[in-house]
Amino acid sequence: MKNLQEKNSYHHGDLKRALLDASIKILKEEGYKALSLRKAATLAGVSQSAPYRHYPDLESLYADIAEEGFKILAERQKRLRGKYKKRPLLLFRESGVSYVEFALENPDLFRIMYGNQIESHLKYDSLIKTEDETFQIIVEIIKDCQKAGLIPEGNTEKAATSAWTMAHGVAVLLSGQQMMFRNIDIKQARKITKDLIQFLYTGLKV
Amino acid sequence: MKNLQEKNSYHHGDLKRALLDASIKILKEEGYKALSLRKAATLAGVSQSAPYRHYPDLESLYADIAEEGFKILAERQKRLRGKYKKRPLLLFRESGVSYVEFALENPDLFRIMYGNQIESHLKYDSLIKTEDETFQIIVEIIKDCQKAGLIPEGNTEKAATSAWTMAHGVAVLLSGQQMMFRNIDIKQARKITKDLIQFLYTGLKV
DNA sequence: TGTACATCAGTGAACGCGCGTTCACTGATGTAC
DNA sequence: TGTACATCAGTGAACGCGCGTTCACTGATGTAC
Repeated sequence: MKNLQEKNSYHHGDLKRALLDASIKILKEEGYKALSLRKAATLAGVSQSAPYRHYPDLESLYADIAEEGFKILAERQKRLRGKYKKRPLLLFRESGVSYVEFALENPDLFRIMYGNQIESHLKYDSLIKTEDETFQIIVEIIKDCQKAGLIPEGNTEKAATSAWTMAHGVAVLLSGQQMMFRNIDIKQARKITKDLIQFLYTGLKV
Repeated sequence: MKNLQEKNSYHHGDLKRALLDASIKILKEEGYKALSLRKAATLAGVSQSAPYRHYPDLESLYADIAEEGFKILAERQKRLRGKYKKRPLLLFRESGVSYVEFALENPDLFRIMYGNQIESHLKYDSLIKTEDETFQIIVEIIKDCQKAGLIPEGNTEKAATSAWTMAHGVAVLLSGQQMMFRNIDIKQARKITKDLIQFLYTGLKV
């Protein structure tokens, strides 16, 4: 195996990983509009055409970046589930808050994950698999709540879908600073998210 | 006043309107990636530089398109409120369904409205005003429900925000065919939306 | 009513830009004998 | 252990593309007298 850290020769060693890291850095620092194959290649220290050894086109790089995003998101949710194992209702709420925080901390990565830079996610098996695994964690959290008697048994997927959808709506509108959510800072964002998740839990009706 | 219909001379008459219509047509037929100032100008039958008499730059055209989108959306919601005046709960649900249908019927227009082609909506007073007026219709619908004793009095804006956010989450995920909503047709979409709005109304809890 | 002229709303050529992608190439690596 | 050679993973020049935007211009319109 090559030394991935200090490799400085003609062959890179792990260019795929380096391109992914470079892309995420560009998204963080310059935004999604600035991301291009050429820029990612340059930042990874290779020529503009090197990425074509690893990706057939730009879109497949996007798909890999999106997948990386879902992996990071899943990791967060898993950690949270470990932390609040004993308090399912808090877990339920904090998982929504964490979703929104992820979107606010990585708005451009979030955009690659959900924007339509990628024509159809279905073309990328590995991405689909990671997305499903990420969703499954929310399903598990709902199950935790059901076992604790907080949410009625049955309809687990539906409940998980409603939670995900609400959190996603908040995330999208907040990170775009749109409509009801103009000029909201991160602290207010937490509060708003908690409130909306609470609304979904208790319901709007009298 | 000039004849706007058959004007065929050097001066167009209402180029702003024509550019808007052309843009919306491009969005419908070729998608948001295909929209450009040049293309809109060509489709409106003028030279590529003519739009600059009406818009300082591309973004301000986007802002106008987004505003047009919100106007269409607001019109839909208003009509619906007239139609279901006497049945507030149905109105509440159908207004969510209508929001989602709008997004599914005009996915690329929806993207201009909510995507971040526009750096900050706050730069466009008229857009902000139209957005607020659109949101206000949902507030009125919640008030209708409150008057009918279906939703507790108070927190009207919060309740409207939660409804908008949920509908928006559904709209975004469905129109992008993402996560739980892959390969969903329009009929299923209606059903799913109804269910999720219902979830928000009754709540998840036992 | 007719004329001079300012203003308004177009034209079209030109600019530079960064991009995705291709291609013939070359240097480094791994393997068979 | 040494050598020949296939393969792998880079290079860098080049292509064409559509785009936003600018600029000097010109034709049409509206207005003052």
